[in-house]
Amino acid sequence: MLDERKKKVLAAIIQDYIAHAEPVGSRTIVKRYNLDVSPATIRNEMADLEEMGLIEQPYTSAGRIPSEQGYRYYVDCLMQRKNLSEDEVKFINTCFARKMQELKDVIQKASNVLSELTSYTAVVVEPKMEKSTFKFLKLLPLATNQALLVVVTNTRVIQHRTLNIPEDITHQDLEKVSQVLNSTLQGLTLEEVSRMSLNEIYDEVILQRYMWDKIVELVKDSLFSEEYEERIYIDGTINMLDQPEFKDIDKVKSILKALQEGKILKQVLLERPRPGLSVSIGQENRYEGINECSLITATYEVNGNVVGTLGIIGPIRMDYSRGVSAVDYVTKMLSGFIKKYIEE
Amino acid sequence: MLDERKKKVLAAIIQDYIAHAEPVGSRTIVKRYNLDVSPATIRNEMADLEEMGLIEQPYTSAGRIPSEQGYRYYVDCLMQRKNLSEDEVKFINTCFARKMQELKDVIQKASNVLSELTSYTAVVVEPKMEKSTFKFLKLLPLATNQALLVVVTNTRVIQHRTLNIPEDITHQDLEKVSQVLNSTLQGLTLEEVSRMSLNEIYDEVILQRYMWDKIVELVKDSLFSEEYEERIYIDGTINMLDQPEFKDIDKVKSILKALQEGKILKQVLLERPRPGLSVSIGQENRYEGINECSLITATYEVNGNVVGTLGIIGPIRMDYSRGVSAVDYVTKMLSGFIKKYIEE
DNA sequence: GTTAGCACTCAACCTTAAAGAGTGCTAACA
DNA sequence: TGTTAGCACTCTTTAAGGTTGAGTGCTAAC
Repeated sequence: MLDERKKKVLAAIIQDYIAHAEPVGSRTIVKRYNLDVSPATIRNEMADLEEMGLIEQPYTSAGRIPSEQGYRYYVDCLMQRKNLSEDEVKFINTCFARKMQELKDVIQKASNVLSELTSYTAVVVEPKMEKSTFKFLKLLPLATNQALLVVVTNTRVIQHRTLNIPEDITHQDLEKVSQVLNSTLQGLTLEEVSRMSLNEIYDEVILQRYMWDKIVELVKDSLFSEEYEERIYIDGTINMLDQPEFKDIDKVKSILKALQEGKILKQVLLERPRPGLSVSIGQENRYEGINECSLITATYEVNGNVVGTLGIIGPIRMDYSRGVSAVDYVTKMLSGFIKKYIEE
Repeated sequence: MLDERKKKVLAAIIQDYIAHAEPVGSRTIVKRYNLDVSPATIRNEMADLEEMGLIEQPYTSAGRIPSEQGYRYYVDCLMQRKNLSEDEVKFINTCFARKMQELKDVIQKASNVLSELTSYTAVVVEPKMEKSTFKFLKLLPLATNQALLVVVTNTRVIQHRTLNIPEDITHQDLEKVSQVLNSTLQGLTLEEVSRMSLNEIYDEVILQRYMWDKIVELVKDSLFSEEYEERIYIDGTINMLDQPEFKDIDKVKSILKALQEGKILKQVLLERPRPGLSVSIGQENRYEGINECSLITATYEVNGNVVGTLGIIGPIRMDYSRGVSAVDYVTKMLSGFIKKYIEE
């Protein structure tokens, strides 16, 4: 629907604005992007693009800046991925080369790498817990009426201190409960565990009914409490302050607030439906604070199942091309790496 | 060394500047702090105070602002504590009234309350680990060559995944090692444990020598790795952005950077020697970023032993009087509360 | 369809002027 | 000797006016 030259002009405006954060004039386009026409011609094209809503003028006689629609068109139709440079690839590889003990270290590293690489803010949501499979749990006695519940899934260790255990439960009782639960739950996903009525696997040999119910309830509560929720890792928050569009302290504040509020951010990331890479621009993000930003996110997978989301947050004028490449690469890296840390 | 009136004038200047963040003139002082002399007299006093280095003029014909020395004098000699209002006390109490499972929840709450109350940034360093006493550990088999080490001290749970366990160690072996270590280390402080040579408690009945050495080494490494370090809790970081002196994005950036860098902050807090409450002003803090701020910190105690530090960070023009009261109150609150969570 | 030319617009920048806050100093006063 | 009124002076802040320059839109010619 746009002819070749209009596309070229639009791409030039967007690229230039991304690079310099200043309105782009007709002369600049001709010079910098060597189109073989005069500025006047470009001006005509720009008038058309503006009518279509793809670019806009901050004031009557300034150059043009891309509108959110313009960015959208650019991302969908014009942009070509910029491959990562050799150095960048090398950088990523060395970062991941260090030996990491646990899944969470890998995830943390991913967000770290992503923010370093792009100079934007990086976010990684850890793998969905409900898809995790139960490996085992252990109830360790702490005091007469306290026990420490340790749960190990294939993705991570959840640990929770439980109070109010009836005083007359012995160490042996706890041990037995652990054993029964382990043999029953072994290999189930947490989703399945949550749907299960643990009370039913009561075995009168072990304990009195009321004790069993009590403990099982506590275990279940702990399993699906906050500790159970997917954690979110954020890196490079202060990179936001480098963006000229956020030199205004009030804007920065509302953004930082949104970033700090892990819950909102998590919701934003988890709401995105499509598997694979996705870009959302400005107002497309409905939450306060984040609607002045753009997000590039991708889902990472294990064995074909989407398990988590990661991405970068930057100004609407962000370098989508580079960003997409970076997110894409790190996602693949993470997907590949993560297998080692998730035992079946 | 300062006569009464000079003290009054200095106090007036500081209080007014704290409240309004603008240079204070002689007329303002007379009017707002009803001294029964004329502005001219005040001007003479101010000239003296300036000569002494307690106040300064941003430019020739502006009012005066306190110098860092001035604040110091104020904090040491002039300031009187402003008692917390009933509402504030009630607020703190309700915050702490909620049932909290673990020590770390109490600590987190303390930093939360402190930042809410003062509108500054709050920091709490968790109790010193080396003073913690060892309760028990458990080695749980994860895979043929992996075990999960869970350590419980009187202050918290440390959990660490250990790799590279020799493959020929059985579950029973792990259980036995746990038992031996538990009975040996029971009740020792971590400091004592760290000085101890665990290899010596080798018991040939249990395991082959090389296996024992290997495991014991891993346990010790885990015990004194990063997981072992005192964690630091920060709250209200973005409150910094509300301060007019930090409306400049570059200043904010260096401060946020310092705050983000937990290690630096921890060092700053742990360096403060004196037990009890202490205030450090501007340049007295040597670290980049923090030297444009003031700190009010206090140590909290358990049974007369200093175990941790907490405090608030704000602009040099911070409300020391209110801040000191708030820190003091919350410290006492925390000291009192914490006993419940530290079992002997 | 393209381009040169030109009048026009508007932010950005500088200069200048006026206003206002506050000082330091002097001389008078108690 | 300490206090005060008065006044000239300084320096920021704010507003107003003028200039510059980038960039546009339109028209007419190619």
